[in-house]
Amino acid sequence: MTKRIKRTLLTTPANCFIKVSMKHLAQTIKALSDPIRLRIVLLLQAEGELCVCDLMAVLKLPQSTVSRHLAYLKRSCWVDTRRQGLWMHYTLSSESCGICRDLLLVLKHHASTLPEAEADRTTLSFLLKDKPSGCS
Amino acid sequence: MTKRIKRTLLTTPANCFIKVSMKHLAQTIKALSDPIRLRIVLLLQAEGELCVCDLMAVLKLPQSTVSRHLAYLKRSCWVDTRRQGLWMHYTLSSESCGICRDLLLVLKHHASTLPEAEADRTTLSFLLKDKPSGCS
DNA sequence: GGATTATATCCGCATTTACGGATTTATCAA
DNA sequence: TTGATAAATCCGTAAATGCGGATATAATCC
Repeated sequence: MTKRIKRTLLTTPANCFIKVSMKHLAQTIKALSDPIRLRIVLLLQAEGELCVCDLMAVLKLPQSTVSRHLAYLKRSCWVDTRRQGLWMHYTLSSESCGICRDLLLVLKHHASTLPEAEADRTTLSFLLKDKPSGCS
Repeated sequence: MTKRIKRTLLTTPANCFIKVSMKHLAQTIKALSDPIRLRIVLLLQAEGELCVCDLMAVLKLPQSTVSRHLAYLKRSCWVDTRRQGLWMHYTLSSESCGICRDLLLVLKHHASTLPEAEADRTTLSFLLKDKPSGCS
């Protein structure tokens, strides 16, 4: 019999609002310590709400990769989701805990002017302009 | 012949003051995304300057582990070092870049009241009280 | 030089993590 | 019910990371 590999990545519950331990806090910060997730967070900060397909198009990454990173952000209390038919819309978590809010402010101040962040926003604006209606 | 494994952990240069890319920024944040390194940063924030042996005593971790985490923080521009004889003293980087400074403020505000952080400070104060002179 | 002490680095090993194609699930419309 | 589409999850594999004893380096004193 094959041993079932324990995969906590997509199974552990979100720990929003409970940053009572160093371990939880480190986990929250770790969610931001990846270039792709940083780009996602900055795009959400700039645009407000995006669906997975928009992010796939801007980031130019396969769907499973984008979805996995979004799941990571959700588990870490960074984003909320809203389903509208087939589309799942992601936003920065509006009721995030204090430390998340403050970290986001720091990002906005220091990271949103990075060339890659600006390029992503440009790509996104072209994308949304050409889009008939669909999601978003 | 054994293939030499590439280890970038202790060989890549520090990237202080140059947070020009998402990758660099993610690396900087990643340095904080570990409970041990968080504890170290908070201890340095509270105490100002500490040597490796102090941190070993407070964290109750082997010397190589503490040294490795400190090297990680140094490479990521979080700490500076000052050698005094045999002792190497670590401080939070005084000329750290803007984003590091702001992230530290957020930590001070939200993390320094965590039970583990307070316990570490207590342990440290007992340690420093009993110490004849030596380092620190 | 040789001994001692504090720290840095090495290195094998175990664990964790990331990737992305394949599959499953969810939703809607005909 | 079937087909189509968007997204979530699975899972094998590859790569990255963390650990800590062992070893190397650096500084000091005799």
